[in-house]
Amino acid sequence: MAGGRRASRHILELRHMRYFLAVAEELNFGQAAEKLGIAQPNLSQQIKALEEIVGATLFDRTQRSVKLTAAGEFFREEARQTMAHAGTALAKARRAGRGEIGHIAVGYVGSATYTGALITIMAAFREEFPQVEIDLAELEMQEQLARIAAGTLDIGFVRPPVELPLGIGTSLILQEDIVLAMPARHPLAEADVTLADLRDEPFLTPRHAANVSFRKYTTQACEAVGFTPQLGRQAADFVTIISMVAIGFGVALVPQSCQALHLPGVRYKRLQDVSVKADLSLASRRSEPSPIVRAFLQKGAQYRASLKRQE
Amino acid sequence: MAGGRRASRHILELRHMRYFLAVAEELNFGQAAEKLGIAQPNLSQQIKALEEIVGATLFDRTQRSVKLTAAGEFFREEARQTMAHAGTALAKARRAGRGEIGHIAVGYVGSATYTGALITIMAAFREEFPQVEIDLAELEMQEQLARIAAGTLDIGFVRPPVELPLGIGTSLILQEDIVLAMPARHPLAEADVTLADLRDEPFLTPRHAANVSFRKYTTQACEAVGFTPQLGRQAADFVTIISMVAIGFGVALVPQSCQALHLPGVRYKRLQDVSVKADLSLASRRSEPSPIVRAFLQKGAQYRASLKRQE
DNA sequence: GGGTGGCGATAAGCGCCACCTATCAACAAT
DNA sequence: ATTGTTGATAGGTGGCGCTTATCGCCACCC
Repeated sequence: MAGGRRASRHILELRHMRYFLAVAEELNFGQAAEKLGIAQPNLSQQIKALEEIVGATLFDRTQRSVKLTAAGEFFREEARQTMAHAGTALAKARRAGRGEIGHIAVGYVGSATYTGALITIMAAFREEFPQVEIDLAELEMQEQLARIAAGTLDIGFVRPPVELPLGIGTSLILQEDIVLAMPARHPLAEADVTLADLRDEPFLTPRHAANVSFRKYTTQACEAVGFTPQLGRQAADFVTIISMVAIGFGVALVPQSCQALHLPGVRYKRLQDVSVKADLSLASRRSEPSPIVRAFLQKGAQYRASLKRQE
Repeated sequence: MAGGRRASRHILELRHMRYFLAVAEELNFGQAAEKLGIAQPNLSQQIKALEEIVGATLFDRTQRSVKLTAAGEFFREEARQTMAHAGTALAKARRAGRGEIGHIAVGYVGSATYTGALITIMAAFREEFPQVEIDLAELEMQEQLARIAAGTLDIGFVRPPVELPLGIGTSLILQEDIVLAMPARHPLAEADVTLADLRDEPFLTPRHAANVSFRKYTTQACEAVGFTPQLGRQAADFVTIISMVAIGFGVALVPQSCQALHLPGVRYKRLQDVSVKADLSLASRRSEPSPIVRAFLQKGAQYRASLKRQE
């Protein structure tokens, strides 16, 4: 009954606010129109439409001067904030679209640390995209693959070969030589040894299925020189494996970067008759449209390219 | 050179955000379109236009499901806030337009307090418009009129008649009887007196020009019974005037509501031969489009109407 | 496998409204 | 009176936001 507000068929748009703010600033329709790049009559009409939408006059036009009403003052403040928000909406979405902000979860196998690849790639990524929040976690390879498939992880530093879940792919970033870790007090510790000399030693490997990563490398390398290795204990990571070597549980083929682990009682040896190389790769969802993940993968590719140039 | 963002000729509007939020909520173009009351193809086009404006895809349409991209997530949050702000912009301006929020500055002459009109009107206004901030100040009448003209005061409780500055008008809210204040130890203090009996007494009045307010009432009443009053001291307010009566400086014609001032040594008397009434009015700018001031004036009119009903 | 139903994208056309130019009306300044 | 500057009004046009009709794609289902 009492209400009866004229139901303007128009709907509030940002255009109205842009125009309103221009007039509120200039306090002059003509100049405001010029600043907006439109004709003055249109501006008059749009402001009128806005006033119908609001249901209150926003400007006092006293024929020689334009000034804000009380309602206009309130609207001005809110309109300003609205426009600001609209602007940041655009800016944030654009930056996110270019991968400059957002979030990425990265996992890595422990041995990735020693290669330098992890540190180098992460540093390069952080430098270009400082606004991107990075979740970093050391995880076993299978755990990484499961999480990538589940969507809780974006990137994994893994050591192929390994059977990949559907929709997940890898890209190589590093190949490194494989060296032998053997106990220092082993009879052959001071001699020139070949892999063939070690046919009776137990070989320690990561805890994996037969055809995966260093379990595969180990059998592959041994069979290449004519014997099937006797598998010893298995462990989750190379630190443990090399520790077990030091204790005397056997020998192990490890990535050469693991030589950075200077454990007492361990001797590393480059073997002439081992030509297998160890891979380090980035795993990620194949159907990954996120520009931020793409950017990370690109950093990995750049790292690989920089290595090739050095050769 | 490197930039090359496709300069979409479209401009961001609230419409895009409304549509986007609907799709982001439903995750289904068809249902979102229905909720918006538009056809689905248009929605597809508008979202596409929005994505061109933003310069990034906001939804992953995988043929069977729609979900937000990272950029979409960011945009969603900002768009929500933008819409919220736009809503409050409308709401605030509307309420201001109806006078429900804002600010009003009210002045009053001291004697307005005793009538009850000031308190009653202020209370009624506050109850209906609790959000309106009220500046209240006791001011002499001339000061009020000057400030109203200058725009620093919106409403004044004044006692006409008085010469009004250009563009300022008054509306009556109260008429009250005039009574005599005389010293208690005056020879006639205990007798039945008429105004005519007091022709030799000095009459104390407020400090005004000749034709203003109680200076006018006083001369008018006296001349009505056949003499020209001898004017005594003048003071700024009735408290002072009545105090001076108590001291014995003379007598005074005062509004009957001033009887609330029970000063020792003063006797109030209703005089049969005084028919002049004292006005109390609201002064305000005539060309006052502010709905909040109009609402206040209306409260004044209602108060006057309620008095008339009681008669 | 072909059918069916639900999805979003595309095609083509229509009508409104945001824009334009031209002009008016009101006031100030000279 | 004249002129300049202001915002409002009149009338016309083109773009775009809307529509309906249709397609292409996938999942599901006898």
